[in-house]
Amino acid sequence: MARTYQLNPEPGAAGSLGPTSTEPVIEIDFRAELNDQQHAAVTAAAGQTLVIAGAGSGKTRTLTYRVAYLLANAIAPDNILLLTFTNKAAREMIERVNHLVPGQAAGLWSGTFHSIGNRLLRLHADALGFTRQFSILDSDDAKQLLTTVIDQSGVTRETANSKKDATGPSPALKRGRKKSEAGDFPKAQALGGLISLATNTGTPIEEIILKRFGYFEELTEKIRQVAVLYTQRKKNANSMDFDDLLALTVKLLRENESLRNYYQRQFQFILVDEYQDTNALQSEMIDLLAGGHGNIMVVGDDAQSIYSWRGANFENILKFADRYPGAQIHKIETNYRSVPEVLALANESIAANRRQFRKNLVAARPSLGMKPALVRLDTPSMQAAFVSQRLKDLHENEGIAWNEMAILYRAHFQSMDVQMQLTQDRIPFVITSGLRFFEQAHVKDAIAFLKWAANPLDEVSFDRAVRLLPGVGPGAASKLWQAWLKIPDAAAAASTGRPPTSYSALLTPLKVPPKAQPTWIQLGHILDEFLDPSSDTGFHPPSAMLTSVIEGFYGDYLLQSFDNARERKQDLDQLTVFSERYDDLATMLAELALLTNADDTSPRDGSQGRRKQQPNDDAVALTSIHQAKGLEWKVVFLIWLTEGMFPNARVIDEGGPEGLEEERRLFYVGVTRAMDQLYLCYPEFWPKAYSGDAFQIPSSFLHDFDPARVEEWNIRGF
DNA sequence: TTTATTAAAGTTTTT
DNA sequence: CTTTAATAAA
Repeated sequence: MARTYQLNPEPGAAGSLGPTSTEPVIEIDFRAELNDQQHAAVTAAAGQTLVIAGAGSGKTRTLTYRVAYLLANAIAPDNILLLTFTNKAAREMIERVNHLVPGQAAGLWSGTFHSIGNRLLRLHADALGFTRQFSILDSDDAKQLLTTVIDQSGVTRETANSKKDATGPSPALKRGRKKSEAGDFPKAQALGGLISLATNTGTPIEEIILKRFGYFEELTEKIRQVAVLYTQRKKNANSMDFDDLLALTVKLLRENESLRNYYQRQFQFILVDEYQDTNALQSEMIDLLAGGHGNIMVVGDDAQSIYSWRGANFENILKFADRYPGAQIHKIETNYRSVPEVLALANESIAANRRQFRKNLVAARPSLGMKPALVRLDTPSMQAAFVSQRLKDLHENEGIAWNEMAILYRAHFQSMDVQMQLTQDRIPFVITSGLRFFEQAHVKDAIAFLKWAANPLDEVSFDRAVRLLPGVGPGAASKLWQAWLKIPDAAAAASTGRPPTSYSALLTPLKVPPKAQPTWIQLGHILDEFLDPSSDTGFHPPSAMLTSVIEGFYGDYLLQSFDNARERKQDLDQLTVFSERYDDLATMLAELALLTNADDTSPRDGSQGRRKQQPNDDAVALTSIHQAKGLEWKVVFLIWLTEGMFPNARVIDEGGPEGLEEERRLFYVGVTRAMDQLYLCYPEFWPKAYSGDAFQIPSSFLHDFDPARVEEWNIRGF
């Protein structure tokens, strides 16, 4: 029995809900397919709506049905904007919407905040003094550029002198190598983090230093200088880092009234997933886009806010109703995922946190008669042996498929023992954390040439590419860059977006170290192979460009430089295959930069670097808890539940009680991934501890719940 | 002065 | 294992 609902139009935006010319035919029985709470949220009137959706309560279902509901009410797909945190979530939503309303969702805007930012910026970059071919710097690129900026700014030299007599040498300096001459100026990575936090939270740098990096206080002025130089340098290089994709989108919308109006009219309905993890910048982006009509529905769970270190502001969700007076609040509290035993443990754990919306998550599923297991183990290798053997057991005796089981941990390195054990026991697994495919050195090397071709001002890629030549280091690379910038045809290429007619003609005259001369000539010819005057862009397709680089130069370089050249070559072949999907270079490069490991189609065996068989392998998942958010498995192992590891010692040091609460939320996320079986594992002794106590104390999170909630397993040694 | 080589130390979470 | 710092060599 189908039923159609009419949305109540917002008073201020009455005219904006007009039906499209072709009335869609959508026959969904919303009432029957959703529970009461879900149904209320899905069919909520236009305006501002906060949906608090507990773990496993059908959050994705609610959002996708909401989209379908809007479509059913004659809202055109391109008037809907759906913002998510990961590409994976975005893809899953679209898939499910398409399943629900086949063919009706074409033109819907959906993606991560970063990818939507990218999309808008590609259209309007010129308004900000960039060209549309701007490059995206990943964290490694950004770090590289920041390092150069720090070096060239001279801040480190002055620091060394002024610092010397200020404080006596600390005892820590006695051990290890000689005292560093650079003084205490932060390294690129630390500085990058600091600047990023300032950007994402919309806080001035000096305030961030005071609050979080007190030990840099004396350097505040210099840090600010460097930050300014960094921004300048990015602009000169026509490059944006990840934060810029948000910050510059916000800037664009804030400063450009007509554009703002245009997009406010376009995005009549805005839906936001994982709202608890938005930061100041992202919430401003939402506000700017929604300003005109205010039709926003945000969905989230305050208990699962785990990204404060990236500037996420948990207050956004707690104070949503204050920000938007008159907002409706819906709660969805039925958990369809976990057995009652798991849910009870989760509920008791999270109750130890003070700041939260009180929720009453109720299990919909019946008990299977098994309590979560609390497993004490002697050592990490025993932990690995236990996990591995138990996986095998469950697979062989209980018929549980490999891909219905997962091992979750706080930090990558905690998975090393398990990886080795699984490899030994021939249990198939995929890792979705650690170094990303596209962040590996050889992949980035090969792509650097294409990035530079697409954006001739891309200093970072130029630098990377040129340093691959023998005898070219930082010094020579920097000189070459200056020389390159002075070539009129190069500048022309940068401003028109069309490549020069010949690279070799421009490059050959430049002075390079004698050792590099032959390769330099060769490089010019390889770049010439990129060119296709008859095509729209002036380039051959990306895959052909990649082949030129690999066949003409980089393949040989691999053989000379790496002992595992063959495996790396395979990666590049894979990359070439991947690139065949694209005929537009800029599109491909942008997507590469924004793809993460979770989206990677080529899982690898982390310990050996060997390639696994197929993308959708039947394999056990190894992932950080952060990346596990939104996913579920029948069987979940949480490993390394020891004090200092989880909760992480550094987080407590820096974040205090709030840091501890966030760690607890992370634990909660981990626990609530489990559908049927949950194993809480901790090793008692760590033989290889770098320093401090090798004896491990069980995580305090294991004391948050009633001991009767778990069953203790005694593990017998070999 | 710049690059190549070698030794040592340090590991959170991600778009 | 990967990054970084110190040292040797060009």
